[in-house]
Amino acid sequence: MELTEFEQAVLNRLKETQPGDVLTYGELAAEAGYPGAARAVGNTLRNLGSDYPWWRVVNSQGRLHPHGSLEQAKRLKAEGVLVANDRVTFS
DNA sequence: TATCTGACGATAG
DNA sequence: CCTATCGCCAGAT
Repeated sequence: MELTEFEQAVLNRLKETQPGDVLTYGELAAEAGYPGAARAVGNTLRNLGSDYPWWRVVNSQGRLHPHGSLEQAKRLKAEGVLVANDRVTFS
């Protein structure tokens, strides 16, 4: 399975995330070189599966995604990120 | 080439 | 705080 340029760009940026980091889909898209492609980023993360730190990506409001929010909250907390009621608490 | 899809975002009600 | 819409983008059919 070959990754498209877009997917590689997203992946490349995602790999640089550190434990405790939290970025939004929009930011990831922009930092990957595809501003405005937040939605496409979400699709990409889903397609990539769970082989990458997808849990460090949340929506613009710090809300966890409507699928594995429990799993995501669990992983975030494990990295020291404050999470309350499916929401990341920014300091 | 035409449409549909969705781990998004911003706005309006 | 919630749902409804519209605009956006890349991928899949």
